[in-house]
Amino acid sequence: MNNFFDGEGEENCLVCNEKSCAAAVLSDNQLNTLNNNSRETDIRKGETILKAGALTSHIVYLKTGFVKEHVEGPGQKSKILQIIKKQSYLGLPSLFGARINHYSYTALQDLKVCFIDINVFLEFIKDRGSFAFEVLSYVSRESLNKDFHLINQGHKRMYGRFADVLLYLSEEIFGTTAFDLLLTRQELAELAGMSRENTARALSHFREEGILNINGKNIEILKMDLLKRISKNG
DNA sequence: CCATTAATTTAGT
DNA sequence: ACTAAATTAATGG
Repeated sequence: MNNFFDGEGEENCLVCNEKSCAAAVLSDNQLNTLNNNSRETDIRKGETILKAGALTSHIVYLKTGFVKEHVEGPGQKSKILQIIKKQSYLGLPSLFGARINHYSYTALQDLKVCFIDINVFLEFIKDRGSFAFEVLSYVSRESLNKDFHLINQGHKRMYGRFADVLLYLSEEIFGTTAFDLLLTRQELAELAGMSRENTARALSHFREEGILNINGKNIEILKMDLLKRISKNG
């Protein structure tokens, strides 16, 4: 209980075995600085980690688990921009811009994150080229990838869009042809940019065609070649 | 602590 | 929009 007031935990950045590519290039000295200016926390499924519109005081490192990056549209409407895998940073798109977060990040399962003081993060970027290089390459890769998906979504019809989302989840997020959706049907719709009804329709259509095997939240892609063809033809 | 029921959320049409 | 099913919270022993 000695740690209750000063918040000192057992975690230490120097011996962290879930380090980011960027943190891996830091010196022991810098890792110490990181350790003194960051804090690991458990986040529960459904909790919002960063909220769009709030002040950016921290950059968040996703140590384990999956997170959705989303924006709240007008009314109940929400748009999921991407799913983020472990060992990446949340909030980087807002690192330089204004003082506010542009996107919200919500946990799709129980997971661990580290809150890092944004000023310390910025110091590392200024002081260490290789750290900045890792961060920059991550940010630009993400940005291009997001654009790519949004552009595709813009000029494809329902089944093409939905095929895209399935391929995205399978190839880029989970890396397998069978996976447990961490998303509800509603969220799947928000990711695909279609209505909940059309999402359900597309799911059952693909199942009838023998392209998918659906068992609750578990989805297995049976005919990958056909799915790719549908994606390609829009 | 476990079991039952009530309430909220999710899925499918 | 509506109904059924499932998941989560509350209650009582």
